[in-house]
Amino acid sequence: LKNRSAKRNWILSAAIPTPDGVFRASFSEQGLIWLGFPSHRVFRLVISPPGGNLAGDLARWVLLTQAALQNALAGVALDDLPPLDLSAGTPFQRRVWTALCAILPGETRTYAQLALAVGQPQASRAVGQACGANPIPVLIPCHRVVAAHGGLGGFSAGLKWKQLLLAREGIGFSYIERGVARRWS
DNA sequence: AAACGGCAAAATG
DNA sequence: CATTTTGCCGTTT
Repeated sequence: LKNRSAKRNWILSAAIPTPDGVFRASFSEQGLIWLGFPSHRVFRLVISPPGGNLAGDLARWVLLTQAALQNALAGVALDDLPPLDLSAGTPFQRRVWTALCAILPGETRTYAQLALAVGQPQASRAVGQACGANPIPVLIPCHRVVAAHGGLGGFSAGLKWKQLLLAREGIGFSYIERGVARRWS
């Protein structure tokens, strides 16, 4: 999420170790507000001290996030998630993100199908934009949205992540040649 | 008001 | 087949 309004509400940024690297999870008072792929950037851990009884919630949310992330990276369906704070999104974006959560592991939709699902059949391109703005990738499975002609489509964090995540769910794409990956299973 | 995308279908070679 | 053109729509600047 490029917008800084989401960051303003952060109270904790936590490291989430996984077999695929250390992800970063940021939490607001409402729950998980942002999830980032492993990178070399340096992060400060505590943004501001949690007040009230929030500390207990945060500790639980971090563990829930870690468990969910490991399941997702293994291509397994998610049982329970921490509360998700999607308040930074526009109404349209939130409709898209909600619709994404209905796509199960091993399934895919095209951007056009998702546009239809949110009641804007012509907005396939805007859907792609909303997918790119997904603040909680992997857990909100924007990687399961692919191009209508059989290609991978795009992915903000880089297509190799999209390819990997889909592969873990049994969906194979060939290496990316000339920008168009071919689906082989 | 204009430009910009994780798009898609049609047209073109 | 591959590449280009045209239409679309929410968001950003």
